[in-house]
Amino acid sequence: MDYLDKLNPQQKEAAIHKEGPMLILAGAGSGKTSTMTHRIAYLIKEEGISPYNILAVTFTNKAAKEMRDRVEELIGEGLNMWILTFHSACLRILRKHAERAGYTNDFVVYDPTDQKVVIKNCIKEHNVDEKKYSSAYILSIISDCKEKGISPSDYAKRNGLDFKNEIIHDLYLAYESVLKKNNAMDFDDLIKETVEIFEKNEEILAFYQNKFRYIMVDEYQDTNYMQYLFVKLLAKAHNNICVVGDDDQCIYQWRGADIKNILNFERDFKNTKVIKLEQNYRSDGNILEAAHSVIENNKGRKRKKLWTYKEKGEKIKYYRADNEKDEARYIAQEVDRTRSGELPYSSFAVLYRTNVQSRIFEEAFLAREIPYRVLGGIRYYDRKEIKDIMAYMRLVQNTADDLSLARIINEPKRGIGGKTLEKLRALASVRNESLFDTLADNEVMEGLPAKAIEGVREMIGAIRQFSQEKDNLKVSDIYDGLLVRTGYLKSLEILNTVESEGRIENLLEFKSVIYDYENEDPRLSLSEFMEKVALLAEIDNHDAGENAVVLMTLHSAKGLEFPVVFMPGMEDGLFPGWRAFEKPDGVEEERRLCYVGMTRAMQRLYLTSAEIRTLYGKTNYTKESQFLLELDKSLVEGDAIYKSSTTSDSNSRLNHGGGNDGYSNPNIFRPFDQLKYIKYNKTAEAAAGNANLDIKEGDKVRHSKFGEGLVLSIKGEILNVAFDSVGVKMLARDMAPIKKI
DNA sequence: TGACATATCATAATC
DNA sequence: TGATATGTCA
Repeated sequence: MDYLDKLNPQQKEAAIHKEGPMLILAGAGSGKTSTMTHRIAYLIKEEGISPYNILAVTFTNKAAKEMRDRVEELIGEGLNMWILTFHSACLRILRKHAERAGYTNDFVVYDPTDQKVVIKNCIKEHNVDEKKYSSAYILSIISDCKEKGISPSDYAKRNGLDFKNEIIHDLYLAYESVLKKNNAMDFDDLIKETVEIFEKNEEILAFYQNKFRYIMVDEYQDTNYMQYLFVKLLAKAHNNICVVGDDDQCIYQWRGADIKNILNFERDFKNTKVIKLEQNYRSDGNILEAAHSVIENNKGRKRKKLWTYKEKGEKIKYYRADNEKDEARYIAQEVDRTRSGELPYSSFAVLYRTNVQSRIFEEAFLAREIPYRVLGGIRYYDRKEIKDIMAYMRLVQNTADDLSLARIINEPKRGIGGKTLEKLRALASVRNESLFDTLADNEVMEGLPAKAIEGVREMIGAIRQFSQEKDNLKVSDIYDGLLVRTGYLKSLEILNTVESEGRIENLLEFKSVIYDYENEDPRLSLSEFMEKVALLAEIDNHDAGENAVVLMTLHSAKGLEFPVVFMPGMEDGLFPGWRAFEKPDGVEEERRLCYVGMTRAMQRLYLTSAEIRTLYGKTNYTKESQFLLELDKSLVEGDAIYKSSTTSDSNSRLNHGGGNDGYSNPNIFRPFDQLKYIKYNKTAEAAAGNANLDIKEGDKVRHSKFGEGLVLSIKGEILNVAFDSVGVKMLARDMAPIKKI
């Protein structure tokens, strides 16, 4: 039992708790994963509970994987236990019982892109004004309803049927019927349908209640109502439910997370044992103090304060830049300056509020030749070629999936345009069968435009064949077969452009993903594979070992830690975002986000803002974020408002307003001014000497180090250049030592 | 049907 | 500003 000795008293108390509900309030960096994994190990090793009887649910695959790895470290490899995300746990249950909800067990999962296509079709069919009822808007309402268990008719009952609500109701209803007809579920359905099956089928619920006698939930503050129901239903029989969370880190209310779930846990589950983990193992003292001075301003939080044995460490650094370019340059420079050959680039993270902020940092890092990695943006599985081939595979799994057929019917080009597709759709609807079955009808096929017939016949034949033989074929064989027999690969080869080569490369990469899964499980079935990739996410790609500065949003940084953290854009309207002001508790959620960001830092934390920011093509003066004003300024060193306000404000905390209009005074002392001069000279030089404004895509250039290269693409100020010597490099147009030739 | 020009819109993003 | 969605024309 010495593995428990590494825990502090509170952690240990939580780890050896066996029966009854438990709420672990785990502050940032307080070792909650350790506590959970040790508890699992304890239940198995000491209490003799079978892993079969334990369920651990997380939100991300990454968290699930980490938990599994760390439990295996404690009790040995090959753990046969459900450590899954909410969605994969529900998916696993639904694969057995989906017929109870009117689906077949090989239903497909629609991701947000698919949802968008479906709802757009519905909007068109109902002749609804797309300006007033955008797909995003309708989908957000639908998702919100599903998370709360509100059916279309419930929606009508609750909101009444005025003109607007009738439209929303109709679209919601139409959307649901399309999914049902296509034998497809969206992510929200996975949870909702599982809960409904539990509610309507006592024996199924009893089976899982009996199986999962011990339940653990990670990041409980992020659960929505449906997820809460899921957990609650399962826990009802044995009442052994342990949830871990931190109300201060609830940053996903906008997507349905209900902070009440954690705040009311003790009321929901009688005789709850509450344990607070307040010792922080991550950050130096000043960082914790500073973060606390911000989060303290929130009302309605469970009182707790992190503490550490660590030293106070460095002060928080604040820099008020002239504009966003200067801000980015400053950050890039600080990475260079403070790295001093010792810290790897991966010690640094830039955490911003919005994705649009990333570009300017890319440029600054390129200019200084600092390796970086941007997380977020296009997901690998959102790439066109991957979605295309997945659509083919989904059709093989489930030919009723009209959405997938519509996606690939003319991909590669087979001479089927919008008109033909509409006719086919109408026909399928009259005949009350799937698009695939309609198209597979010989008469229909003959009626297609002459040049389309052959290609379509070959495609339908391939899909039908693989569909019939799918249980005897390896996934990789189906994949290869589809690529070839549908002509998809060939069409890319014929194109023979840089872009098409990239796509082929991605398709090859995808195949290695398939191989990886097949190595793990040689009998992997198509539906198992589809299930795995359907639930993969971007953050899973974050490779902590890569030596590069990480750029990502504050949201995706949750759960991570870095020695040095930069938080740029500390401006009212950007962070907190202007939309937060319109919502009740909106600013509180932003403040929690600020807290999450600050507590990612281990040793050094930079906050920066820009006096002038160009956003969406508009240039404006900015006001410093109210979170800066809330910060305990005795913990901060740096620029601007902190210096200017020392005369007027003798408290250690700054007041709102108070004679300060937020615009900084150009005459105040700035410790960083000297650095700025260096930068400006450099830029001026570069701009005057060689801005490279004449370089276009397809041009040949000469680089002082890499020699000759070809400009593949230009994205803003960033050039993608293929060099004979070193391959493809990204360069900043106005900084790189290149010349057109 | 598909290539190009024009209009529009813009928080965060787990699964 | 810049990506994407829609509309127009050959």
